[in-house]
Amino acid sequence: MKYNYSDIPEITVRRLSVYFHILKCLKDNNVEFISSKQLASLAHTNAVSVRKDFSYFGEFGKKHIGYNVNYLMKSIMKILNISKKNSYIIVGYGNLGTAISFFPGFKDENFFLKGIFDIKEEIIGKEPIEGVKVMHIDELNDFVKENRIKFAILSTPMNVAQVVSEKLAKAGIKGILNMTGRHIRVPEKTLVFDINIVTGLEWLSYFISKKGDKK
Amino acid sequence: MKYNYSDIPEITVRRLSVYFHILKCLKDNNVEFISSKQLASLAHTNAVSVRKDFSYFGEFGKKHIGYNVNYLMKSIMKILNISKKNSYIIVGYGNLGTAISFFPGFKDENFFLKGIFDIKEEIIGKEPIEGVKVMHIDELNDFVKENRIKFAILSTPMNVAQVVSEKLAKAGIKGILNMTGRHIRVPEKTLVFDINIVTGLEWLSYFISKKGDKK
DNA sequence: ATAATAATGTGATTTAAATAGCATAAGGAG
DNA sequence: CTCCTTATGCTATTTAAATCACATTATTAT
Repeated sequence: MKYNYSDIPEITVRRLSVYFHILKCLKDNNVEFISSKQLASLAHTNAVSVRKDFSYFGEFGKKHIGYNVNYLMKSIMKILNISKKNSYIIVGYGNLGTAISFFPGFKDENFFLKGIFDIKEEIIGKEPIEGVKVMHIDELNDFVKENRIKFAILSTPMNVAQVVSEKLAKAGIKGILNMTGRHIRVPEKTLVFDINIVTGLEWLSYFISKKGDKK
Repeated sequence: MKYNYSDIPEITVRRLSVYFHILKCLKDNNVEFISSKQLASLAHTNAVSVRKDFSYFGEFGKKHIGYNVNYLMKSIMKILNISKKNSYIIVGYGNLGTAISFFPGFKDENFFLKGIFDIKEEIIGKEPIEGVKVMHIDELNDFVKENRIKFAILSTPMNVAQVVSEKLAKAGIKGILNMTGRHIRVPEKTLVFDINIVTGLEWLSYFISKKGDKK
């Protein structure tokens, strides 16, 4: 069946990402085929949901067999628009920025780090990753425009999160992955995805306290 | 109205966390009162949704006035069960573990770091944070049991994520915040919250590519 | 060759979440 | 003091998501 973009639930897109990371793991373990049932069990959902999620985008499975891991991964990459190379920058190169710059997993998904920005004079000009230099934030605007950078990972201290995100929006960044833990406001044209580490513990805390309560 | 735990949507709990972090920011800016409408606008949702979310847990607002920021924060902390001190450990002390150990924001929410675990001999015994030592992973089981640690943040390399998470579950950890980017399987009694940094870029990539498509 | 089995994909149905609409209350204006 | 405005919280309705039920098909067993 043919769906419009707007028919596709956002939660389906989020789940695609979960499936994808599970598939990566399966591929590393040389698994060739997987059924919706097995995938559902790994993703803590159910088989129908898995099949429905894929069905928004096409038919990727074979009856009686299930899904070819490799083909399904490629299909998800197309859907998420990560089958071609994408460039990103890291803004704020403290502990968190450093950790992200060395995090494996970006490259397999065609995200390539193109620049690092900070204001600490002692690190500017260094090249912590081969081919990627630390630049002063004043150079951000020109760099983003010249290199047509779409994505920025924001890992500055909280107190400057807002001003820096405004600079990013102004420079033409399309999507900000906000790791600062501080809520930021940017013009609507700039998308923001928030990752707040503390939120994880809050969520665990709630559900652990509620376990055992009557269902 | 009175609700059962099971009547409360999980997404409401997630949003509580979002509201809470916005409220923290408002408090820093000395805002005393906020309406559901204003809060909704900051949280990218709508006023009815905000009020409904709170209504599952009680009545926190005043008609014509809105919500007292301080009181609402305290109420959310009670709901999330973070109004009393909680202990957590970090397992895997590379770049990411280090970044997390210095991340501000845990303490305000009563999460206190009690121990760090790794296997690299050269860092074991060190005390990167005052009062918090790096221990060998072989000491994890006893430490968790003796100190009744509920939460662990997993920041090891991907290839050991599975074995280490099994150790955590066995030691009696109630909730794992999995930052490894690798999917882990643990017994049902142990809760897992996954934070995968790459997922953020995938999500942004999808929605940026779909912008402009017919709605 | 035929039957049994295991899987996908999808229209129909059910359930859950979001939204609308309204009663109510607090405060301020006249 | 009464009316108007603003905002909460709750019930009713609508919309969206999850699940059910089944037709279909590929593979294996007899």
